[in-house]
Amino acid sequence: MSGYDIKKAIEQSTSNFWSESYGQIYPILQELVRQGLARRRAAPAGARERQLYSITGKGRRELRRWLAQPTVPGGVRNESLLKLFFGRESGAATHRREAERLRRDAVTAAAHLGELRALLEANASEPDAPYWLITLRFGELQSRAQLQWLDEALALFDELDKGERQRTTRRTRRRS
Amino acid sequence: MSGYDIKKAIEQSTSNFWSESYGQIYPILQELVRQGLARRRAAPAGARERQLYSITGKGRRELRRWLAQPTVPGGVRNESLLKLFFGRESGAATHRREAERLRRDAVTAAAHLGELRALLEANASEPDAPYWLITLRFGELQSRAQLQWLDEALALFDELDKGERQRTTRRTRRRS
DNA sequence: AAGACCATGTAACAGGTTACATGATTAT
DNA sequence: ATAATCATGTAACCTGTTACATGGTCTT
Repeated sequence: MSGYDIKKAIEQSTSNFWSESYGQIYPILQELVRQGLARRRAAPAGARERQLYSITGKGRRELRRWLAQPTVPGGVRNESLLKLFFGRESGAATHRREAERLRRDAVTAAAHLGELRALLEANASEPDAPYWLITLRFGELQSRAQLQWLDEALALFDELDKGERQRTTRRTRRRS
Repeated sequence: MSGYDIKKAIEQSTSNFWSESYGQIYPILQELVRQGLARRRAAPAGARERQLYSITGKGRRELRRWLAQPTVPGGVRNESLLKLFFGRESGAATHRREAERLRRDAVTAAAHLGELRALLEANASEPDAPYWLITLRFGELQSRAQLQWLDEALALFDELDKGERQRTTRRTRRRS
């Protein structure tokens, strides 16, 4: 594939657990060629400049070696949750709006997973299919958990907002 | 708090969605002081060198400003899933062992969330409690989804491994 | 006395994003 | 024509981890 194709393929099939930028892809492809892990050839026909890369035997051995290594869990970071942790500094209404936005995004993401499932099930005979499906399944379960949490969070913010409004109203009434 | 305390507090209360290393914490605290967002004083009594930091008015304003800004979602990266995506290159038995390891970690993490819930519920009167609880709730739902997925994955790997073994046996029988 | 933990910090490095630069081709 | 998309690449920058260095204190 070309660097461009790789980016598109990642976005299409693994977007729920992996992403890469061009700034990573192009230099890395060159490095892989330099190390003899990939080879590069110019696209045969066509007018546009296209550099097609393919894996070498050495590259595949290195891939297998890497795949066999257990993953060391890296640090987690969820900025939305960190902001919520200090949530009392803002108002509940602000959190509600933000949660609504996140919910819309989550619904869009869930729809994308649905499309991907249809696509994978149409190609169920593909020998890689079971592995692709189990990574997709992770996305589905995570997506479901995310949506449930957002609903609970929305309910909480409504509750908190009501409390805040009451306090404000009472204070106003007392003042007037 | 001191840099050391901050690290401990993060590990204890927000480990399911945030982490920091000393290499971040100490330089950033100095930078915050330089910008007038925090102030630093040496620990009053005691023999050990302790530098205590507290937020300034300016710092709190900056915190509020940051909290009000909507989060821009960064690129997702789950190395375990990426390895699974190319899972056919390895054997199903390898994935099974790895999944078992992940499951043990997930159970440990779930237990930690349970402790944290008990701690938070004991301090339910704390005005920040609702916000802390909703971030914890995220961890719980995510943890549950993770465990369910691992169970499904384990079942799949058993199935795939059975298939692989049968093919090997048949081939061996034919050869002998 | 040894080992664990408290406590602060720095330097080197790795990993990654964003913005920029360039130009061809295709669709409206 | 013009906008979108195809296609490749670089440079500057930011963020973050790991490993190292140092020394005090507490527990066994």
